[in-house]
Amino acid sequence: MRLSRSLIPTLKETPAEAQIASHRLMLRAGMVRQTAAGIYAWLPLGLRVLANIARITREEQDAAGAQELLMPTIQPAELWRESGRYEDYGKEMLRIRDRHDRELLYGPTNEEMITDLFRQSVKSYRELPQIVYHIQWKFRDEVRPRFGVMRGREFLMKDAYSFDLDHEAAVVSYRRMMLAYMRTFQRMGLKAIPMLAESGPIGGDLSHEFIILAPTGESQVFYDAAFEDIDYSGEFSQSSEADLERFFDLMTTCYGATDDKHDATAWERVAPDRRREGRGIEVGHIFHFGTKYSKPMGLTVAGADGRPVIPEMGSYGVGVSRLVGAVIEASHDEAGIIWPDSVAPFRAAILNLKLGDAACDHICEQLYADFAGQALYDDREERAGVKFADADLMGHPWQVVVGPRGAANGRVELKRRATGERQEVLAADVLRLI
RNA sequence: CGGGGCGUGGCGCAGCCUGGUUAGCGCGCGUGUUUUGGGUACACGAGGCCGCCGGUUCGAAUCCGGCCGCCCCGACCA
Repeated sequence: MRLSRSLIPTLKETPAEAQIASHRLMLRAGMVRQTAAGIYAWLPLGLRVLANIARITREEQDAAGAQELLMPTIQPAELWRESGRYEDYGKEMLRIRDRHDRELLYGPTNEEMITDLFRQSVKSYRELPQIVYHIQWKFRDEVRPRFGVMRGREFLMKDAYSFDLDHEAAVVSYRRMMLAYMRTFQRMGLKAIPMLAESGPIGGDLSHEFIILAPTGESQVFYDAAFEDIDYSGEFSQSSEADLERFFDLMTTCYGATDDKHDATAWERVAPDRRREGRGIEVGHIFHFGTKYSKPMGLTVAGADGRPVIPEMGSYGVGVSRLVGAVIEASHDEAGIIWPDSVAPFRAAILNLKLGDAACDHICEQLYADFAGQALYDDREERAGVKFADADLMGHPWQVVVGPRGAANGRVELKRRATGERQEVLAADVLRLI
């Protein structure tokens, strides 16, 4: 992408409404613009990050054996009357009427809809277990939206739903998702900790929320340092129930709690040198709720003996758009965002410090082509300082600085955003080095 | 939903209390010169229904009323 032709309106000053770091930086870096309270337009730079986060989430869902589908944002009120939640959900639910005066709603979640889909199509125990998910926009009419994209009314969420024949199988699905979640967050450069949670309006008897550590998080958290040493990547396999059980035990025996659920007695039992406190942001939540929806909505499948069985369900959410803010909260400095490589909108920014200089132009164009879409080329008629400042603000993992001094000898400067380290290298070596 | 605050060019703000020429400043934007590796300097210039509606007044950004929008604290939350 050429910056001179991009809708990436960076700001030198912070808009008055932005309080926390991620909101400020997302606005300043030109990632999003607010359209209404808690509703944002995602501009090109922000959208690329959102897409990366969705991609990683999707890859781990797929790896856990979940299947992707896509359900609508608008749902008929009728479905929610069946589960009893149309009345229960309250003012957070955005209710709409169409021209025929039929009652609709903008979905805050999809348990009813997926249960409806399953009862229409799944008839036999042989078809279970299944986990399906989608990544879709949701709307919850929060009383007080804030923190930019971290607490918007409209938000992008990955929600998965599991269907199992009995409780034991449902627990396996639950563990599967827990492993998928830990890997998902880890790949985004985040340290997440599963904490026992209330199940809230979704309902259920087993629930964990995933808290990532960030200095500006909303709640105080307490956890056992043992969490920091667990390796999620290779050691556990999604295809081994024994692995999943071992993983689950490991995750749930260590102490972890948010301040409102903090248990001082249990905390005392954690070895003093392993006690950790910090700030946290909730980025995911998983629930097992049995037959809370399948039963009232009449979802049954034929069991092996021909008799109907009511499947046990669970649901699993990841706040995709919230994660964009969360990653920034966890990774930024005075100058701007510091993207982890995995979610960065571009691998690198190419800074042409002297547009019109034959050597600079040539090297930049060559690099830009070689990066094949993975670089943002700052080809604006701007001073060097402006380009440096914007590159730092946007947080590209690498900056390739092309100035007339080095360019004459085919050399450029490579800067690593996270550490600030710079090295002078041959332009031809750049792609190999990063 | 309770409490507080704010709406003035794209952004940040002043002006309002004590109504009165063409509504200011910084940044940004355009043109030119200058500068040329960390938001350069100078000059000229473009850009504003002063959130909306109504009222008071000879006269309203300024006073009064209503409405709308946005932000902050709390309660709530992926």
